[in-house]
Amino acid sequence: MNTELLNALNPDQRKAVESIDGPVLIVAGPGSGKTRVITYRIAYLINVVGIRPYHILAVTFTNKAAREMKERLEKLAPGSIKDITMGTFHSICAGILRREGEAIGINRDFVIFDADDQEKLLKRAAEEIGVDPKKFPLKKIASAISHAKSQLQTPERFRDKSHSYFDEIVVRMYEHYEKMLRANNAVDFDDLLLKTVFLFQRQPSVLKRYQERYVHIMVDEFQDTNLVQYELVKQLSGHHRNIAVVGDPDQSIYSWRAADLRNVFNFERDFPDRSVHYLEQNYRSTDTILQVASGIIADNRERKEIKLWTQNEPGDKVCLIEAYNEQEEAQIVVREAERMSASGKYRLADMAVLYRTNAQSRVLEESFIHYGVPYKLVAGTRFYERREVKDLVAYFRLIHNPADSVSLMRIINVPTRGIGDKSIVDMQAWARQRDLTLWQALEAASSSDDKPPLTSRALAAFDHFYRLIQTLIEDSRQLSLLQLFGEILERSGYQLYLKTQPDAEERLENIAELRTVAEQFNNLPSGDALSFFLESVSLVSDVDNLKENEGGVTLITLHQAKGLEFPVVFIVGMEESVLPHFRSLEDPSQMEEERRLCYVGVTRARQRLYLLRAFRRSMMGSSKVNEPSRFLGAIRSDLTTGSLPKADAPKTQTGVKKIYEYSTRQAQTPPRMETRRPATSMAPVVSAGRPVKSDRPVAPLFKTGDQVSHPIFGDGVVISTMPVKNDHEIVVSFKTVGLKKLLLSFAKLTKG
DNA sequence: GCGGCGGGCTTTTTT
DNA sequence: AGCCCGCCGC
Repeated sequence: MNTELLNALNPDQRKAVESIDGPVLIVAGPGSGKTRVITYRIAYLINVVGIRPYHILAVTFTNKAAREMKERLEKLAPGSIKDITMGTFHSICAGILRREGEAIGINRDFVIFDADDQEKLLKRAAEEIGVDPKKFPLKKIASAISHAKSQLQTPERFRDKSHSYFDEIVVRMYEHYEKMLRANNAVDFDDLLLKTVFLFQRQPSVLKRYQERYVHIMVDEFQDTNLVQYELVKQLSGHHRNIAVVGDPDQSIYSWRAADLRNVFNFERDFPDRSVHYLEQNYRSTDTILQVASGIIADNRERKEIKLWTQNEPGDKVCLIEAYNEQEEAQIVVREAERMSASGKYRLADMAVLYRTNAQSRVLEESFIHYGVPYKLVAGTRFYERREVKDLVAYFRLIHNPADSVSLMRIINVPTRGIGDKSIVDMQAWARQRDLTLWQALEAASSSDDKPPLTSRALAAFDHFYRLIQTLIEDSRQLSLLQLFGEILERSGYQLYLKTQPDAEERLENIAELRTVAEQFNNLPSGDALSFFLESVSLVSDVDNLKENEGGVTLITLHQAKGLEFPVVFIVGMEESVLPHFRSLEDPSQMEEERRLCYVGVTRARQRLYLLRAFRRSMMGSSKVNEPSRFLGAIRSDLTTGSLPKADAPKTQTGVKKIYEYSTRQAQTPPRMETRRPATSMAPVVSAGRPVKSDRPVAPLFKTGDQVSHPIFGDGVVISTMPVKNDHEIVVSFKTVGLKKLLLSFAKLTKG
């Protein structure tokens, strides 16, 4: 392949691809072929300039973006992708720390603590240093610490800048929290970045190696990087200085996560010899949609003005709809989606519903379920946040890194094995006295004569747990990851325990799903397998698993929708207090971010855009009347229509029969309000790509005395039935396992 | 030590 | 309206 590949690009894109020497800033509007430029640039470097893939580093915003870019690249420069370094800042840094961390005292078996683990650690920190979480909410402290870390502030540096009483508390918590992380051999998300920067600062020889390796560096979504990430970019590009950053200040929407769009402006200051390229031609949206978007963003002050234009047709007008309340809003969305899918012009998978807060998804889901229209929810209950998944991952983490006391605490009594809070507190105190980790304390209590002051019964329980994990650790050295998976489920009694839970079936399915994730790592050497498995579990995001082109309508937050596109987009909740969010009403710079968020949403649409609002909406319990969003006021009225677009198909059908024709994946009861399944069963057809079965057969009603059969528990007799919410709770006496309480909608009970 | 129940509190967006 | 926490009884 040669320079022919450049013919697929427009002149601006081509210049951006060809300018490979020195620092480059590419300002790329939405839909301007940004990903295309980055991909072609890499292909150009490899195929034309002759750079070895090994010398290229590309940073993406999500793992999904990296995966897709690799797929495209494989076509342009076959065989190159295995040697390119490509991924998110977090995953790239995790790799560097895994390899080089020893140099700054980070053990290679470190685990990555997520927000949940972090909060547990902070809670313990608060207890230990006597901070009242009611006075100083842990979430606030966590966010303050995270912010400090994102600005390269160690506790010492933070202390110098702190002025308020709250800051002082944060300093004390921050210091203690850091100690605890170290004791747990753990790092948090911010640490992945921060520690890598520190590593490079303290070990110039290590930095030099990476600097020399990465001859060409590219960073996507640069407007959403924070200070630490920018510092990392500067460090890595310090030698060759071939650094290309791609971004659009108008799409910066993560300032609350300490992203700083000023990085884009500072880049020009810090690299005075940079070249700048603007990508302004939009290939994605109709002219109408683009003009709506431009009108909305024009009100912002802090921006780098770019003139978006397109050769695309004006297309349909943007549709503004006012519903009475959020239920009606959702109903309109679903029916309209259904209508368009029936017309044959669009598939359900071509459509997306975008919203400001996750809470808005619930009503939408209910509506999709009610009308039997397939949908997929991105996030909601994130797969890795489900209890059974977290529990099992905790076993893996503890086996990998016994110093991880958060994981230890999570599972020490799950399933229950007679270790209560009192014993744990005593054991912790004993460990602390001797300056041992909890695991070391268990080890000591089991093997030496120096035992903590506990009842022999409690000691036996601890000993039992200790030996369980010890056995599993030994297993982990010899067995494959999947074999280890099985051993954990068996030996810990977790599988048995799950089977006694009321929603056992769904949980076991999730465990099975986790197993398929583990399967992908099974061929690696056993030590690596566990380590990579855990890393991937920690660093995936919900969008990473989204398959836009299959299944039903996508339900997604505006933030998650960044970088995606859909032929048809519905944005719901176009109201003051929702979008813009009420937390942003007072602060002009936050208001600018809300406007950018709205802009991002609008520019996801290729052909059709619906902007919906509700006259009345229940928020935090009570019903509120909100004004239409100020962003609607920025739209020229000749670009919009106030009613549904003219039907391109008969639109009379709303009934049950029709719905079945469009439903490909959901075979459920005809929609009737009174048969709606309970909230817990509102499982999406596909949750971020991880299928969750939702087509359970409707169980016949049982009455007391009926002989029944259960796939796991076997035969039994119904003792009682009781209606709860939209479901029935049934108590069954099984021949083998005795009394069990079951939910009718979940248990696969059959007569006989 | 365990599990059930009631009360108070909270809700932005996430690698 | 949901979730977590703490209290209570077994």
